[in-house]
Amino acid sequence: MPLARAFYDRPTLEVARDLIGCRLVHEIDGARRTGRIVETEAYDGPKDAASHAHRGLTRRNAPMFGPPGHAYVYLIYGIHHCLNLVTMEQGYPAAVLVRALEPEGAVGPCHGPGRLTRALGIDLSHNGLDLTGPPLYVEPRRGPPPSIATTPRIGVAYAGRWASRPWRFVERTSRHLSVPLVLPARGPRRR
DNA sequence: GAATCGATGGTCT
DNA sequence: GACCATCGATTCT
Repeated sequence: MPLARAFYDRPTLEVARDLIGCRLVHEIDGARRTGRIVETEAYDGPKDAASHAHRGLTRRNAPMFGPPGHAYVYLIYGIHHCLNLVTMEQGYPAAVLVRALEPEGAVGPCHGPGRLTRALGIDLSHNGLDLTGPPLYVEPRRGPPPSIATTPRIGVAYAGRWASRPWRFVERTSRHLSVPLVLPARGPRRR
């Protein structure tokens, strides 16, 4: 059962954290392509210099300003699509970028925002879609809460002090992250 | 293994 | 005309 709009109508950092361990589902051609979300990033509000919304409302970023529980999909570097899930009330621009999944079934590699959209078959035609039902939605996590680590966001060095905010959330134990977690050195390396 | 680099197109100034 | 919330191949050590 898809997560309801109320899930997305909350502070962006909470949504980004709570999405870890949930299942992203895309129903396409009668099939289900799914993966467990293991990495997200929060882009929160007009003041966040790393956010597409930082320079105000444009045609591209309009979904970020819309109601929660919708998709914001954009094309990056002319090649890759990135999927965001819009959070917070209408008028407040915010979204969570889905950066990596643990692929399920026959789904291809999902360790990166461009890879996961390709694996699930998500493109610009999904921009603005309502996420509270098929074809694109998120299922709640089952089982125990995952152990989560935070890091600065990837690829936003231009954003000054906003770049260092720990707004990237990853499942600590996942081997499907876009960028591996670097843990503090602790004794000799094994294997 | 690390570093570098080209691809490729929509969006905004 | 410049700029990317990236990826994969290639070229180094």
